[in-house]
Amino acid sequence: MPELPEVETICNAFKKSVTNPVIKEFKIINPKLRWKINNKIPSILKGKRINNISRRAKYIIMDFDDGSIILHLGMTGILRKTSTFPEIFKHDHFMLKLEDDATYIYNDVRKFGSLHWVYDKSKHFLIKNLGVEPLSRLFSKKYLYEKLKNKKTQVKNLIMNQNIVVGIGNIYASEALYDSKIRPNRISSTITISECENLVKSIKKVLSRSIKFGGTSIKDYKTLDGKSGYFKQKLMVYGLEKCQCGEVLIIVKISGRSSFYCAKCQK
DNA sequence: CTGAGATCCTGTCTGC
DNA sequence: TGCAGACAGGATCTCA
Repeated sequence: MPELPEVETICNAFKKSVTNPVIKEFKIINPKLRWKINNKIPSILKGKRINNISRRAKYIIMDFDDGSIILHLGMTGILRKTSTFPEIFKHDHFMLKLEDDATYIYNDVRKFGSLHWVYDKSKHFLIKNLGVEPLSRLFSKKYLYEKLKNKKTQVKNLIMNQNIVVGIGNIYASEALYDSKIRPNRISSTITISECENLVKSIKKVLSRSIKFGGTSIKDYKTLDGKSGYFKQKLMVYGLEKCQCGEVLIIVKISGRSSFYCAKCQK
């Protein structure tokens, strides 16, 4: 479900809403996720203080004195803030209650999300091989070109590869490629240095614009208070039938996932 | 090592 | 209505 802008939006809202960061109770409702939730987490977290909440790639990370919680929302993960005596719904997986009774519940229909407790997050298998943040200076034309130039995979696959650059999923891959006038099925090694420069610029532009509008809500995505994001209205190709130029958009499957492009605007 | 397809899971929509 | 099949914002695993 959520790509970088959605996770960023949720993470910021979560961080902002925490007033007393000490954990009163952590309760597992249904441990079955992408990986089973460790049943020691409730006792590990009880009484601990959250020092920081941040985003890395599509993960939300809570830091404590002696370790971290790593949360991934998968395709359908939703974090909701709720009342002191919350109603539990179908597909709820865990509840986090803070000292001031602020309560957060994680719901995930498809169970592709995950929750891990780690003592050293930098060494954790989910984190250690992640690529650069797309909105950082590390993500440059030079960096991407080095990654692209010898690869045979289609360029959309490459920019969605979290070991190269993080946070880009199926929507923003199509959007960024449209913005940079590159077809998603181009072989990576055929991308020129100037196209690469445009692609880097487009990725940064599309992601930061979406963050500004609170992310893209197509189906499941909601931020903490149940509200949708507004970037859907700004999409140029994903889920649409026609390009701005009037041409009918083409849908191709790339590694099994729908990819939208305009044959007239993208080369 | 690289790259592509299968896979985990549930809900929704389309076509017969 | 019923039912099969396709599809959904992710990413790991498996195999050629």
